[in-house]
Amino acid sequence: MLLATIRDVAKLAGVSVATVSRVLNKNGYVNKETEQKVITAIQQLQYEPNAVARGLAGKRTGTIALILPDISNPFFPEMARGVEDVAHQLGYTVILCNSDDHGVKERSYIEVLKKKYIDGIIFASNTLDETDVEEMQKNDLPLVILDRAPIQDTFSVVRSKNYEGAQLAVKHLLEVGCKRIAHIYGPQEFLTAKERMTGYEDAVRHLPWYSPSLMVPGNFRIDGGMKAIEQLLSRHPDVDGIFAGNDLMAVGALKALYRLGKKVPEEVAICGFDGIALTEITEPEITTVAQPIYEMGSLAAKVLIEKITATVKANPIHELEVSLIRRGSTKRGRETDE
Amino acid sequence: MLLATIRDVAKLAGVSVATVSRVLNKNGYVNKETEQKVITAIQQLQYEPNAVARGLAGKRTGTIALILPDISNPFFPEMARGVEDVAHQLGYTVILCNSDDHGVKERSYIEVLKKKYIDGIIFASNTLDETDVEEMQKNDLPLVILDRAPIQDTFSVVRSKNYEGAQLAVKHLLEVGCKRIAHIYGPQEFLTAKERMTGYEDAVRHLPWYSPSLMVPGNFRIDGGMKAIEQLLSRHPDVDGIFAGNDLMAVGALKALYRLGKKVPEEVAICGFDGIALTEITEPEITTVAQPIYEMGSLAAKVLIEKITATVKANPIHELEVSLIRRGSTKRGRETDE
DNA sequence: TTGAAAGCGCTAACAG
DNA sequence: CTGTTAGCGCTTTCAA
Repeated sequence: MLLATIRDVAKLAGVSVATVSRVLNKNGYVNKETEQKVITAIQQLQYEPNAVARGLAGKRTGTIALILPDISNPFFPEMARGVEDVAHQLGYTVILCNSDDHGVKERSYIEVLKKKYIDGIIFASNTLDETDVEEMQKNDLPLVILDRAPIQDTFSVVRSKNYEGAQLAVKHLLEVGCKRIAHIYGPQEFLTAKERMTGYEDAVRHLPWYSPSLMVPGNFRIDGGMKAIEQLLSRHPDVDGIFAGNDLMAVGALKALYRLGKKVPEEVAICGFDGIALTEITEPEITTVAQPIYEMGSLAAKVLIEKITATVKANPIHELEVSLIRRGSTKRGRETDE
Repeated sequence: MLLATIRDVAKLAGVSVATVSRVLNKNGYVNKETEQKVITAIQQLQYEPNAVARGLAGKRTGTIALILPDISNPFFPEMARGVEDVAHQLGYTVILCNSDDHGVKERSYIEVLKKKYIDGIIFASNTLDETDVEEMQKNDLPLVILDRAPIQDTFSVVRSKNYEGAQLAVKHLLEVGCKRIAHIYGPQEFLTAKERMTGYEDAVRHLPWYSPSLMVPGNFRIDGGMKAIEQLLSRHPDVDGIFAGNDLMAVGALKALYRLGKKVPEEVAICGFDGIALTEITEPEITTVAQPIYEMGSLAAKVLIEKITATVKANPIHELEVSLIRRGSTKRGRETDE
């Protein structure tokens, strides 16, 4: 048996399809009694409107896309979950795209997505440039971008306070008694990496021990954190505090330090950034500046769907707070506040 | 400017829409020259076929769904990546659904997905029952299921060798000198948990030290592994080997053991199951029976898309090999093979 | 308040 | 080998 169509419902209810459509979409005037007849017919036939036909006719598919670098990077699953949760709650479905931060791949996704009449896109990817954004704008595809500077007011942005967070990290390391704090920074094409680095610099620049060579590059991954430690310790064997640009590198730092026989936190304290779950499984657990990752995702979805349904398009910037989570990797018994 | 339609192309090329459709879909006969004219017109107009219209007319949307319990469970991102990679490669788009292993939620997703004319579904969720499967079958929605017993030949299954893997784990623990091996088992409603437990039982049942009380329940999560260790050690303080039903519980076990001051691997060796990345970030790193998680995902996608495009529907069962990855958590210097 | 009818853009007989 | 045409199932004017 084929699925019932709007026409079947109309026939059974003795009305026109237009009327059925009206009760379905709750728009236009419908007599209460007529409405009731339609509703009854819908139930009898177990009618379910066909979303594809709706999409064709109405240009709305109830589908959004989430483009991120790589879902298997531990930072993104939680964010994706945030996106999907509110999307589902609001009746939307989400398409997942892994861009690998590769512009070409990203654009190929966008092509496909446009053809599918997707209602909007959330970008948690880094390769999107001005041209792409304009392209989207032209097709007036609602857009929410994560971790971007609000250069234009043509799209919405969700981000968190990287600069402030970095300062928080340094301040904490100083408080637990660190006398020489290094920073492992992430790839500078990422705004987040840059902001965290600036936060670090501004926090330590005036201190007597500061030297630019205390900043070593990392790649935002575990192996990058490990390599950075080797490099760093050969330059500055006396480093006693590490502020890693993200948690993955903090994990790598911890691993490398362990292998070099350096005690954490006694000899070297470590503080990461992001607040991913991984920081709780190491021993010691890693102190980190936590972003509200899930909220970033759920907020992005909320903002996007608002843009989709709203008549007037605003492009707000949402800057979320970060918070320091103190754990074993900086616990030196110097503080008593816990 | 509005996007070009197939009609625009037809007009410009001086042919009918049917012909354009034929070259677009590469089916039916088209004269080489005619084809060339059409292709030229397509390029001139930068024509892109509208996927939604195609879906409505042809019942094929080029979209599949992946229903899993929770993308933020570290087991699933890699699998999702596997699915998405081959889907994208084959021109499909994937919708992500988090079921939380909740039947109601799962079914509500399925409803929505059907309305969207999705081409097929991959289930990595545990709550799907017979009724649901039949329901799918009725709508002849292609289906691939992960980690299921092949009860019926009405759907394809991708799974891995849990029983054998468990035996591998026990054997390894024995080889490194364990004299009393316990098992933390997962929720018995999961086939994987059951199979691994049976594998353990069959491997140790005949050994002199064996007792059923060496099996303690866990929940497949970190905290479950921790609690299990407490329970276990109060019952059997002399346990010197742990086979955890999955890696997350192995991580929990490691953590609990550390807190209790038990040395891993010297006093207690640990072996997990799954092969997720987490096992490499702890110290010591955790020995585990690795499933080819990415391949499970990519294979599932491949199989699903074959079912979608194939005319004859086979329902193969794919059982993938597992492999032991030896790491620090079982390194007792008793073996020399590395 | 309601209905008729014209699409949305494409596919797939069917006829030639 | 190619064109005509009838849908796919719904939304949305425009009239009534």
